[in-house]
Amino acid sequence: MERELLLLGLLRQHEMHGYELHSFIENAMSTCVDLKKPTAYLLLDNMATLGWITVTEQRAGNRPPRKVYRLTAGGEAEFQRLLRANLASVVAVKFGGDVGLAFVDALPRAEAIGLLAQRRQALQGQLAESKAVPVHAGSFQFVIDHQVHYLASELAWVDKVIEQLCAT
Amino acid sequence: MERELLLLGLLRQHEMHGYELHSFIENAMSTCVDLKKPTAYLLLDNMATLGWITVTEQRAGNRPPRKVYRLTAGGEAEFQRLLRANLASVVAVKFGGDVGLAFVDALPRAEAIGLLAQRRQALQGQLAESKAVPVHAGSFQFVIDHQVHYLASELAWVDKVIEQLCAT
DNA sequence: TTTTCCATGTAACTCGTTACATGATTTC
DNA sequence: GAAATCATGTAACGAGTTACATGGAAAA
Repeated sequence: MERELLLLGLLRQHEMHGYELHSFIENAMSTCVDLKKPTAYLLLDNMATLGWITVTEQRAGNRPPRKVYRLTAGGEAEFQRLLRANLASVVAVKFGGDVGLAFVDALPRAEAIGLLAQRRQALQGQLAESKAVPVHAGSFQFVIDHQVHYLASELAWVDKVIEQLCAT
Repeated sequence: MERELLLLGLLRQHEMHGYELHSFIENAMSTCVDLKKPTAYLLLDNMATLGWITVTEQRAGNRPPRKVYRLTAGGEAEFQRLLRANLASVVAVKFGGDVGLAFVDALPRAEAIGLLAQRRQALQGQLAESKAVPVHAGSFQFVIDHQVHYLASELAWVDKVIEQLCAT
C-alpha cells in the first residue's frame, strides 16, 4: 500500500497529472518505492474507480492532453488511514546481499576481501551521492536523511566484516 | 539471482531434498530472501534442467518419496559466479516505511510521535529476537550479526526522528 | 482421533514489467 | 533535422503467490 499512500500524499499537496507524479517519484522517492510508468497510470485509474481521486482532462495549447488528478474527501480519509498504518509499523526489508556473505568461506580469504572492498567502494559512492542531495522541503528531508543514515551504517558493517575476515 | 545462489550454496554443503531446503530457508534465512514452497520446487526443477543440479528419487520406509538434489560441476561453477557477483555489488533496498515519514506533517505532531513510538517498539522487539538467535555455524553468523546491526541502526534512526519531532 | 508434520506438486490468478505505439514540442 | 522530453496508454509476457490436492506418519 506504500505506492497508494505516496500517490495520495502527493496529490494532497496539489493536483497533478500522471507524468508529473511519475517523474517526481522517480527522482525524489526512488529510495522508498519503485513505480514504473504503466503501473502508475494503472494505479491512478484504480484509485479513480475507488473514488479516492477525480480525473479532469486538460489541454493546454497544442500539447498532448493531460489527465489531472485531484484528491477527494474519500481519498483524504484513505490517505490518513494508510499513513497511520505506515507510521506505526515496521516495513520488513530483505537483505539479498547477505546471501553471499553466508557463503563467503567458499572463496579464498584474500579474494573474498577484495570483492567486499568493491562492495564497500560502491556503498561509499552511494553515500557520497546521498549526502550531495540538496535539502528538500518539510518532512521529505527525512527520506534523504534516512538514506544517509542507512548507507553510513552499512558501510560500517562492511568494514566490520572485512576486518573480521582479515583477522583470520 | 539471490535465490539461486542460496539454493546452490546450501546444496554445495550437502545434498538435500526440496522440503528440507525450503524449511531451512524459511527459518534461518528469512531476513535475506523469501521463498515460498511452490517457487522453491519450480526453481529446483529449472536448475535441474539447466544442469546445475541432479535429481535422485529416494524412498525411506513408507514415507512420501523425496527428490534429493545434488550439485554438479556446472552448478559449482555457477555458484562461484553468482557468489562473486553478489559479494562485489550492493543490493539496493527500498524503504517503504519512509513514505509515511515524508507525510508526517499531515498529522497532529503528538499523534505522529505516538505512532512512531509504536514503530519503535516493534523494532525493539525484532532487535531483541535477533539478539536471542543462537550462534550459527561459520559465516552464516554474518547474516544474524547484520540483522542485529541493521535493527540497532534503525532504532537509533527512529529515535532521532522522534526527537526532531518533539523539538518543534 | 484429530491435528500437525512430512513431502510434493498443479492450476488459477494477480501483479508488475517490458516492449511497443502515438504524436506534439522543445532542445541541440 | 535529429534527439530528447512531454504525455498517455495497450498488449504480451513472466514471475511469483494463493489456494488447492494428495497421502502417509507422528504426536497430542
